[in-house]
Amino acid sequence: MKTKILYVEDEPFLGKIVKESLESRQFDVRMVADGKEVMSAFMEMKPNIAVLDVMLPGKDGYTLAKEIRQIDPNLPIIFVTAKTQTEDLIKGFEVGGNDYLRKPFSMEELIVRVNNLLQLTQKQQASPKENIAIGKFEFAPQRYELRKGDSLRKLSHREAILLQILAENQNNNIDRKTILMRVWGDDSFFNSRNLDVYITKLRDYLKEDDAIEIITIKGIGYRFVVG
Amino acid sequence: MKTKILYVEDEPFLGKIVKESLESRQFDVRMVADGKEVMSAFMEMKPNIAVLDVMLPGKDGYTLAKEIRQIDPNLPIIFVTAKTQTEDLIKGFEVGGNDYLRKPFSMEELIVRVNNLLQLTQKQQASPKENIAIGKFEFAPQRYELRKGDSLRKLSHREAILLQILAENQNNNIDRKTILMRVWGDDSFFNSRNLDVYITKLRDYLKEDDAIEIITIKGIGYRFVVG
DNA sequence: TGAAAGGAATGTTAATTAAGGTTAATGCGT
DNA sequence: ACGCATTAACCTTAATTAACATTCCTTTCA
Repeated sequence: MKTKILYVEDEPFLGKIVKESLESRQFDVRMVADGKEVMSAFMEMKPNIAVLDVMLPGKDGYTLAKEIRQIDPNLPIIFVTAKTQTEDLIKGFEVGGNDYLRKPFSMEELIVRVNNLLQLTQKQQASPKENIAIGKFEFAPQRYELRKGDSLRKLSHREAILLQILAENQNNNIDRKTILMRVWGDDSFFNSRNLDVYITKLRDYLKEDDAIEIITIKGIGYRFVVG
Repeated sequence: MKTKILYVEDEPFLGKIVKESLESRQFDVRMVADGKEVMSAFMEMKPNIAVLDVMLPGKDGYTLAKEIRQIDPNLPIIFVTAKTQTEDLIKGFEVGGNDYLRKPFSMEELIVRVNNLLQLTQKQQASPKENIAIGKFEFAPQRYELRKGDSLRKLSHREAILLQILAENQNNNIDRKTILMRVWGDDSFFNSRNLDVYITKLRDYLKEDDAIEIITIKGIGYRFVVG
C-alpha cells in the first residue's frame, strides 16, 4: 500500500509541482489549500505523514500541527515554509513538528526527509525470527506456535500473521484496512468478514490471560492491549 | 541520567562553543576531533545521540555514520556540516543519518533538532497512557475501561475519547468545537447532536459519584468538574 | 424594570443503520 | 478424509439520526 501524504499548501503553482513530484515517487498525495479544510481531510484520509506550509488562509500550520497532535501523537509532521527565522523553526518543533524545511527547498531534500521520518517512526519491529512475549504467552512467529506454560497451540498461517501484526503494534491502533492488506492482500467485503472470524479465534486462544485484550475500534480497526 | 552526546568536530573554536552550549543545556557531551578516534569513544561512552561533522581528518563523517549504524541501527545521528549541496545532504541520509544541518547554524536549532530526534526514537514502543482518576472512578484510556470499586464498564471508542478529553481538562472550559474536531473530525450539525447524545451517556455512567459533574456552558462547551 | 414570548442550543430517549461478532456450513487443496 | 480457509446465516453492539422535551438567553412590551 502506498504511503499517504497530507500536503497543505496554498500556493497553487508550487503545490502542483511538489504534489506531482511526490506522486512520481509513488506517494499517495492529497493536497489541501485552505487551513480550515485540513482536519476533515486528515480524518478522512488517515495519512502516514503530514507536510505543512505555515502561512495559510484559514488556519496557520502551527495551529494545524497542534490539532493533529491531539489526535495522533505519533504522526510525522514536516513544516515547509518561507519563514527562515530560528524562532519560527523553534515554534514549529514546539507545536509538535518533527522537521522544518525552509523555502526554497529542493524536491530531493523533501523526499529524503520524508523517508527519513517515516523510517524513524516505524516500529523497529522485532525481526520475525524472535519470539514475542504476549502477556503470559510466548509466540514463535516463524513456527506458528503459541505457548503458555507447558501448553502449546499451533496456529494456522492466517492466525499467525494476524497475531504477529497485532503483537508488533501493541497498544497502538491498527487499521482494519492495514490488516486486511497485509493478511489477505485486499480489503474486499468477504475478507473483511473473514477478519472478524479470525479475530474471534485469536480472542478465544488468548482468553486465558485477562490482561490481554483485542479492543474493537468501530470504523477504524483494533487495538491490542497487553497488561 | 543526563543524555549523552557524542560530538565530532575538528574545528576547535567552533567545537568549544557548541560543546559548552550543549553542556549548559544539561547534556553530557564528549567531543572528538579526529575521525579515527571516534569509534573507540563511541564504544566507551555509549552515547544517546551522535552529532557529526562531515569533513574531518582521519575518517569522514559519512564513514563514521556507516560504522556506527553497523553497531547500533537506531542511534540518532545528526550531521553538521559546511557542505550545503543537496547531494551531500542526500548522502548523509543514505549512510544512515537522521538529520542534516548546514553551517553556519544557530545553537538553538541544533538543540531543538537534537531533542526532536531523541523524542522520536524514544517514543517508539512505549505510549502507555496512564490511568486517570476521576472522583471515585478510575479510567484506563488504553483499555477503554471505567472502573469503580469492583465494577467495570467497557466504553466504546467514542465514549472513551470523549471522556479522555474531559478528564484531561478537569475544571477547565472545553470548546464544543474542540471536542467535535477531536472525536469526529468535523463539527457538522449531526455530529453536534451526536455529541449531546454521548454527553448524556457519560453523565449516566458517572452519576454514581455526586462529586462529578459535566457542566454545560451554553454557546461555549462544557466544563468537567470533579470534587 | 421585569414578565412573557420566542428562539437557539442542548438534553433525553428511541428508532434506525451500519459494523462487527459468533457459529456453523461449505469449499478446496493435499 | 483432513485441515484450513471461506462463505453464509444469524446475532449483538455501537454509532447515527430522528423526534420530542427542556433550558436558558434574548427580545419585546407593559
